[in-house]
Amino acid sequence: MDDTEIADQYAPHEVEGRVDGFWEEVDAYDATVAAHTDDPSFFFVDGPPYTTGQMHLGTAWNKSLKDAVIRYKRMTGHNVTDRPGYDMHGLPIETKVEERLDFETKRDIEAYGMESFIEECRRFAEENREAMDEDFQSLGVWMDWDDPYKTISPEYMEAAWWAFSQVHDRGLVEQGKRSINQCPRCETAIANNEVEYHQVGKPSIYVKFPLADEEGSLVIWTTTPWTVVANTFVAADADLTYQKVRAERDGSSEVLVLAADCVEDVLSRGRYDDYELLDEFSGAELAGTAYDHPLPEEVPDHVDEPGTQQVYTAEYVEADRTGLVHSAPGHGEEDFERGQELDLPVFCPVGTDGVYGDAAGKYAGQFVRDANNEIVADLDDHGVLLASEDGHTVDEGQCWRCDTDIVRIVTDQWFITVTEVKDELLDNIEDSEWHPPEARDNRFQNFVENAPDWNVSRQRYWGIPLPIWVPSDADREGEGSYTADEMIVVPTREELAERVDQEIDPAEIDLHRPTVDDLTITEGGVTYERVPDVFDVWFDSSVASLGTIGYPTDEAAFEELWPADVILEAHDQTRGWFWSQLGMGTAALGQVPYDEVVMHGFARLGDGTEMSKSRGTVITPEEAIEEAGRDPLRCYLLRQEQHGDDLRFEWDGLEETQSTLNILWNVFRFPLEYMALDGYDPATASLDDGELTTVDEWVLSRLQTVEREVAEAWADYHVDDALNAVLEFVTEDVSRFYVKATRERMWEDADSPRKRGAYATMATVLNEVTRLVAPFAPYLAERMYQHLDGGATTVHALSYPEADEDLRRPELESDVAVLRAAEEAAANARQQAERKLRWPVTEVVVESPDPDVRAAVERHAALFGDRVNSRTVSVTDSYGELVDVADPQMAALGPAFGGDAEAVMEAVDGASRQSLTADGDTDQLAVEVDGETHELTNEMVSFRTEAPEGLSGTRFTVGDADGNVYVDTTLTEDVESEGYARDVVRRVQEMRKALELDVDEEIRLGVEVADDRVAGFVDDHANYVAEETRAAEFSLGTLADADLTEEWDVEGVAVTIGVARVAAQPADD
RNA sequence: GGGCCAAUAGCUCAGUCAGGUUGAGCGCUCGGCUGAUAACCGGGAGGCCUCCGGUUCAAAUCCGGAUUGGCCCA
Repeated sequence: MDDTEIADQYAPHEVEGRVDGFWEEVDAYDATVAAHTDDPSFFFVDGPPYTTGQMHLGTAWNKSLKDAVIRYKRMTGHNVTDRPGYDMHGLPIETKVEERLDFETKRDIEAYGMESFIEECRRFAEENREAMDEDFQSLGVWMDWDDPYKTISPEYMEAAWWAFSQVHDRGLVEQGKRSINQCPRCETAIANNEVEYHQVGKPSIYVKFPLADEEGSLVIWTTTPWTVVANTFVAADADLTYQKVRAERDGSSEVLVLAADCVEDVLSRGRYDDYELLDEFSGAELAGTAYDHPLPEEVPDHVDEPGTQQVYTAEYVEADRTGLVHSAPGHGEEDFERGQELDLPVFCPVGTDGVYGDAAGKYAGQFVRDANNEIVADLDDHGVLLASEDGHTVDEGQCWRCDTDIVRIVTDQWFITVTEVKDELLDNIEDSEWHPPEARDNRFQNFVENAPDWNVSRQRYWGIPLPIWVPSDADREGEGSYTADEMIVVPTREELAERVDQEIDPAEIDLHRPTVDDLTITEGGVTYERVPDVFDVWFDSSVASLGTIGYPTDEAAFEELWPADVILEAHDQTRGWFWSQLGMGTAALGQVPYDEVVMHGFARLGDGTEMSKSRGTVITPEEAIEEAGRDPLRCYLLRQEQHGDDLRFEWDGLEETQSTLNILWNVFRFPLEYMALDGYDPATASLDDGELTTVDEWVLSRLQTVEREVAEAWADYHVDDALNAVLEFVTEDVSRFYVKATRERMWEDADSPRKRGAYATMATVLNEVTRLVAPFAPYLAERMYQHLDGGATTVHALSYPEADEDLRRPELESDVAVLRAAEEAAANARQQAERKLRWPVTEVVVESPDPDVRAAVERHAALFGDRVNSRTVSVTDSYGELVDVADPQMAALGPAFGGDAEAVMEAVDGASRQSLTADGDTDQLAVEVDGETHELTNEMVSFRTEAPEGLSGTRFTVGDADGNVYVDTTLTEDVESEGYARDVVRRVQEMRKALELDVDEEIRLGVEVADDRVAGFVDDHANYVAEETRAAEFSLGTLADADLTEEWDVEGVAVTIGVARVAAQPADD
């Protein structure tokens, strides 16, 4: 036990600073890990945060939750894998470094030198990681900070290579064209979830595509004129009705084809005067109609193969705008997919930088969006522009890092064809348990069902290079995309060293670009070169369960641990890491790599909106820690729902949690002074030493019940329920009931079995609460433990408390629940009678029809009498002339009376039995509503007993039972006398406190009372007053040499009290 | 534009699955307690249960639609 002073108030910063130093001094983390090395393993995998360099409130929540789970698993006997991870590759870091170096395009990187650029990226990522290491540790997160897994380490990158080669072995790696989001600045494909949307104004044009074989035009609408260059077909909805109309304008006319529902709108936009219906047909009938490209001269190389430039049906068409959709498989995703189904050519005249190539004819060399105006003008010149409007805004995608608007183009990419194993993916979903389960069955399932093939390639630098080698151009015989047979996919560094033409050391090689770029493989007379792409950063983290345990290097760990027991992340990871791991696990190993998923929410502002850097509304964990402390922040975050719901951050809520912990602190320090005075060591407390009273047994029983609840909550990862159960026990049961009931015993002068029983109980409760709360508030728990006990190096190496069934007294718990309800009612009744608790009352009567309630009060009448400060307690099933009061039963009334049920209910509610049996027929109940009499059955009304008017009682309920409490506040001399005496004692105590006297320090006391009758009362209780106030001398009258004299008003009587210290005796020894 | 989630007291949330007179904590206010004391306990005020429809004798609850906020996806 340390003998440091326990502050009057819980001061988180003081506690946390001290404990931090202590942990370092004794190597508490290592000791905790060491204590569990022989336990069964528990494989936790940390979802690696991206190394942005900053922890935000959401990450703080996430890591607090993980830390609590890890600590709990250790305390319940597990050897926990606790390697933290960091996601350190990717475009975000590249663009940050580009900004630092003031780069504009990829060419700047090439000029600077890829190797130097990658070195810069590495340095930047490491700096950020170190900053985040510190942030997480500042929350008290105990993970293996000396050995985090990093996605940029050779071992980790090798895990990615190995997994990818497994995927290839299963035939799920494919090169192919896909419509992708291209950032024209970064010159790479970016993932869908990396696209951010913002509102932009776009052109809105209606274009007439001239029919090839007859008079007239198809009318299409688009917001991307630049894609018209690559137009290949027009899509119609098979079931939609289309019309051919002759439209009149300024005396001339023309024939237009479009959806029937759109005719009026489009013609008014084109300022036509009138029109005539020529024909009507379905989209299916329209299919096959041929038309001419609207810009034949400008784009001489436009698509013109057989089968193109005609109408096809497609799912993506809506009866909106014109009902006909201009489709370019070289750009849009849906267009591309439909084009593939129809076996149409893919024409994309746009380069990776968003600039038209030669195939775009007249527009070659222009950035696509810059060409919009010219294209619109050219369409107008050809007379095919029906309307062009401004002010149309849409959500346009932009690159998440550099904010450049994306373009949709079709390029060669590398894919994992997860669509081929979709059934397996859906099967594997079933093998994991989610908290909450709905997230898996709705959102996740839904996403997986619709997931497209996974594009894993990026045309960038800072990433894991694709381990794919393909025949060099000179050696290649086929054309088009590479087939699986042509690819060599290298799984490990060892195999790389064996197969490449160059000499490399597998132990030394860094797998990053450009090192691997120059390596070639020559086999069977064919030279293979590496595909220059790197993996999408989402691919990196998909192998985290392998990277965490160093697979494939460490096979033993894999055999023992894999798959992960649990992962815990926010709901955005449903389509992120939860998915990528499922996809990778399934494609590479045929299995989902995690058993359980805890999906928590996002941290938001109090109004539920996002914290926004640009609006300056971000609340940082640092601020919160500064304001309230680490443990309070952790507990605040962990007290909220942990399964899916978002958290609304409120400063008041954080403060509230701090004051809840302050109650724990007060409970903790309450017995310390008394124990110290008596030389009682809580570390060696035993419940067998001393006498346990009812409240001791009760609080010990409650403790066991709470431990059961806590264990159940943890079993389902209801971490919030576990924490709240502990804190509620501390505030409700220990602080509000037990301490209040035990105070007098602690204050007793002499040692006694009863006092030792209280000490032992309190020490037991504190010891176990300390361990119960340790996973949540690790600092506070350590501070308490080291002060109370300190036998072990750290509280975190101890076992989590388990319920001891021998100490459970369910009957006692329900008895006390009754007492507390009755006590509350008594307090209420006193208040109504304006009689404060300090003054005794002559009698308290508890009346209840429920025998269990009466028995409970009878069993504990003395305790109850103490708490309500009553001379006597009596229990009865009927007090005075009780009346039966009706309680309407809607379940019976509703069906019987239908629309009148509400009115009947109101008439019945609170009515006496007598008034419901007006006819004098005691069996037949009836009630009158609006002059109409309704007969009632016994099922429709239940009766409870209440005091008749005039007799004041207060009703209480406990569970299904109820009762009334009556307080007799008749004043007797005896009552008054004790009341005044207690009032005096109370004042003296306050003065002792003001004089800062030690608890056991004696005083001399003089009390002068202005009223003779009251003076007599005080004198009658002279012994009581002297004993309670530790007065060695007590006299009625003034004390001339008092250290403190004060005049008080006690119930309207002036009382002057003088308190003098008793001079310190010279020490005997 | 689509899928999913949320909306109940000034604030944070239960209650919604299994329809039957809306609850807790905090805050406010009035009172009580008092050697845990910047702690603790009790009473009270405070609700068109987001809105509009539907089902039903009866809807915070079930169904449909809308609004607002959020996540994910286009």
